[in-house]
Amino acid sequence: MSVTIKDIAKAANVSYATVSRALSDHPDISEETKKKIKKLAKDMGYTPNIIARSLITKATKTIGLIIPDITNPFFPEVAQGVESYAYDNGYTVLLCTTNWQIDREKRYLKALRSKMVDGIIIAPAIDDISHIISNFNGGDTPVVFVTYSPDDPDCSFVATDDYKCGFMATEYLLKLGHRNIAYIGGLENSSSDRRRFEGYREALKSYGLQLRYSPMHGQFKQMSGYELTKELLIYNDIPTAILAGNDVLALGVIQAVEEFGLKVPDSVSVMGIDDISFASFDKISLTTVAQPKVKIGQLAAEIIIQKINSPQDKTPVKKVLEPRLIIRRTCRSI
Amino acid sequence: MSVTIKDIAKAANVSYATVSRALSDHPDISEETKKKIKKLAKDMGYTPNIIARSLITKATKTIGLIIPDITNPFFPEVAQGVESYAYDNGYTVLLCTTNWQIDREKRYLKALRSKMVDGIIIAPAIDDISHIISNFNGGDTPVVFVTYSPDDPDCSFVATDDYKCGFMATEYLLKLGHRNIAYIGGLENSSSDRRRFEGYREALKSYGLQLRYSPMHGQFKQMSGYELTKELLIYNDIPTAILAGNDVLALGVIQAVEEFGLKVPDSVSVMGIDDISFASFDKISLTTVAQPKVKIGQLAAEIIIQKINSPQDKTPVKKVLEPRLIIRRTCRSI
DNA sequence: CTGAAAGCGCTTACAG
DNA sequence: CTGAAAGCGCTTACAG
Repeated sequence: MSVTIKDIAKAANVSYATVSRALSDHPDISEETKKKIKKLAKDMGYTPNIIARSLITKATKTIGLIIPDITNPFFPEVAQGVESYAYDNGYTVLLCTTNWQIDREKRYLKALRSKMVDGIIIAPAIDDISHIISNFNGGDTPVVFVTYSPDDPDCSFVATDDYKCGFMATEYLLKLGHRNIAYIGGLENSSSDRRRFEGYREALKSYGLQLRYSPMHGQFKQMSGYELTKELLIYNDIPTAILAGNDVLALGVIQAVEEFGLKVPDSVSVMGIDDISFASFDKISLTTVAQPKVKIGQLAAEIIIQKINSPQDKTPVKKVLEPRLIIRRTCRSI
Repeated sequence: MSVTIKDIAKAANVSYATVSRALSDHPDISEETKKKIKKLAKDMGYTPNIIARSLITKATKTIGLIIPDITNPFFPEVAQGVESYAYDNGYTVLLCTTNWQIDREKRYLKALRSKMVDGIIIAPAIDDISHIISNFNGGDTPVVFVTYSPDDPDCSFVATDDYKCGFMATEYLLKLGHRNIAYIGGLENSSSDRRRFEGYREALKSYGLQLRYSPMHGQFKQMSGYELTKELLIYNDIPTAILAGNDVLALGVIQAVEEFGLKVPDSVSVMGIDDISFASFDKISLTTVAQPKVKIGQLAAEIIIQKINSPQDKTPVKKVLEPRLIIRRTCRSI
């Protein structure tokens, strides 16, 4: 068995309350005994049992982070932002992946609650977040949403302005002279996707244009972008430009367009949203709208820690970040 | 505060030992009271405090997974393999990222130990793993290495045959007629990299060839592959083929080669190792040697759970998986 | 089948 | 500055 506080107490010939105080740098303790005990602890290879401590202090110095898809490079970058800020502030982060499944999300939420994390950062799988809110009703455990802006005014979140992402991308395409612009979306019940689509529609409208293509939805996966685009190209007029709901989707769009015998950007311009690292790879050079991924994560971590430290303050903090247009080589003017 | 076993006991008018038994499906309890208590627990919104339970049972149903880089798509895929198998078997996985830093690795190791995970799966940042072994000396907590085969015969691990990866890749290049093949490596003190390099060297030798280029090392990052290749091209004869230590590196190699004014594969063939999902993207079509990424994760999870369940059995289990050559379009015969 | 009691490893008022 | 004692939420022999 591993060495406990009692073992040290015995070795040091003091009460184990004293050991506890020495180890946690309690003020009421003589420098001398403190030093002696610390040395002993080190020599005996003592590691505090955080679990036992948590039972009393109700703090675990742990943050739960739930993301839907570890396979889309977007989320790992957000996770890195969370992790680095949390780490620097003495927190450990528990990363859970739901694979876009609501039941997995529920189970992880429950597991995290059981493990008494101090706070939760979550990028929800779907639009409906009632199960998240109810899971933390009363709200002892603070939660902040990322990559998602809840309708509920009491929720804290940090997200990029999705509407603007869609608007900005479409506007760029319009300025390039495109008028037949299709939208290939991700999950149908994703609020991000819906807002991006709204931005797309409004941008068209501002140019006096109607929706020419009915919205297409699937998953936020390359394969889905590929299949949807195939379908689009077969059953419709060929658009001069396609806006994808995110970069991973855009990769699939490009694949499909080229397989169809069309060139990007010569015949069809393709645009993404997110700016995952691979988008900048020369062979791809995807024109896209960038989200400040790492910053989203850092801010979320900052907010959650602040909330953990002042539990009485329930005012929601909301951060809407600005997207940025990144012009590369998958779009051309016509 | 959240509802505890005592609250339920009071409501049900039984001792809280009975509640505990009812909830954990203990055999010695009447169906009737069990049902009543379970209903009550549900109605009152009870979640067991896993922390308190762990203190007694010494089991947390949690597996720690430590990886060096969440940003290289290779590791997320391994993580997915771990996660899905673990999840299906009732375990939660705590994912930690070390960013290739040894001190971060140490801290996470300690944190995980404090949190009393039942087992640890780790892809070590560097070759020297003495701090990992010493951290779990005595070995109450089983650990299995992934993506890495330790020299220590007592360690369990699952890894692809790195030597064969290097050999297979080089052999393919040789068969294509290449004789000037350079190697762009990752971290210098990575055992995977070293073994891949060994395979490369032996393959050359089997064709009666000497090393023409001195080994180059940096990090397992695209940027590193890019910089190393620039250096290679400036100070040496132009090789006809370059083998990269992994796919991410290979992406950087391609970038550098083309920026240098050379075509891939027309002037220089480029080969990777790993087969990350982006390698198959049509614009990239990277020829590479595939590792069974998800399977590595699944096997590791299977092994660790098995070890958790039979703590007396200390025999190490070692799995060496076979790589597979994936021919795409970045290599040509000359 | 059920209850009273001890205890997991720790922290923290309460005395002195 | 230090110790004795209670308690965090749970499980598990031990009785009955």
